[in-house]
Amino acid sequence: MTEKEKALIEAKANILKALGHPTRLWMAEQLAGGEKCVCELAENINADFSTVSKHLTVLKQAGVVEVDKRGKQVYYRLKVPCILNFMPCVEAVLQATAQSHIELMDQKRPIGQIDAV
Amino acid sequence: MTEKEKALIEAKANILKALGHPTRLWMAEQLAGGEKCVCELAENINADFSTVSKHLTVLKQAGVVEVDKRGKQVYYRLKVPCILNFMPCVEAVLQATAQSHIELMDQKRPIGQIDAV
DNA sequence: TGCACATTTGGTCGTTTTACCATACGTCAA
DNA sequence: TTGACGTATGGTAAAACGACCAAATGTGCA
Repeated sequence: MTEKEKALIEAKANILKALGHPTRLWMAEQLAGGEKCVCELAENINADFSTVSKHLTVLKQAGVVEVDKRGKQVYYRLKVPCILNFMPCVEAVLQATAQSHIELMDQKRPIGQIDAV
Repeated sequence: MTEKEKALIEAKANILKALGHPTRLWMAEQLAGGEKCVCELAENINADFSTVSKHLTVLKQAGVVEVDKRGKQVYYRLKVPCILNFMPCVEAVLQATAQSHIELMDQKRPIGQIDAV
């Protein structure tokens, strides 16, 4: 792996990492409906303003959102909206995992007691 | 936000977080080419076997990969291959960020010294 | 049975992350 | 200009993460 490839992987991982926190993912999803000011985001989750601000900074540094200061308020919006197109597949992973769990449960189901499957 | 919605967000964030590490993202990309045993993954990166194993465990727990033990070896494969369809958009984020940087540089460019853009 | 190999697990330690508090900053209105 | 408001930043403590080492587990072969 070249240095360049390595840097690319790190950059991409960083974006995924930025979205890999419940609060930040929630924020990104909120922004899918259009830009929001910090206050709008903050009042919808149970967190300190400074915490919200820091999460938004993480998203901004990752390049996921961009900022627009207008008057006293700061508006954030998705920079590259396709970022949320990913969610259906993420949900598919959850489904698949749930499915595995179900299958696991099936194996344990006392009815039938089938050994060979 | 209901408890259920909260749990869903957390589950999704957990998947993104799992992919949000350079080594794990690299592994996922490797597995896009088909299943690989731990040894194959380990020999391609400069890391301890135990480190590789632990990263794979994280991916497995997130539901991103699944395991198949055959003989002495353990094979991992993507459970939901669409997980990597996301990458073009992630790269678009990088591009957009790079673009911003370029624009930023443009503003600083001494040639012309244009104030109003 | 016992060894060798492939992988996992447990432990430790330094680093990073995160939430909260207090405080600073910038903008608008009076 | 001053105060109030919206947001960002700095500091701190607790928790989570990540890398490495050592040791355990499981599997196939001699």
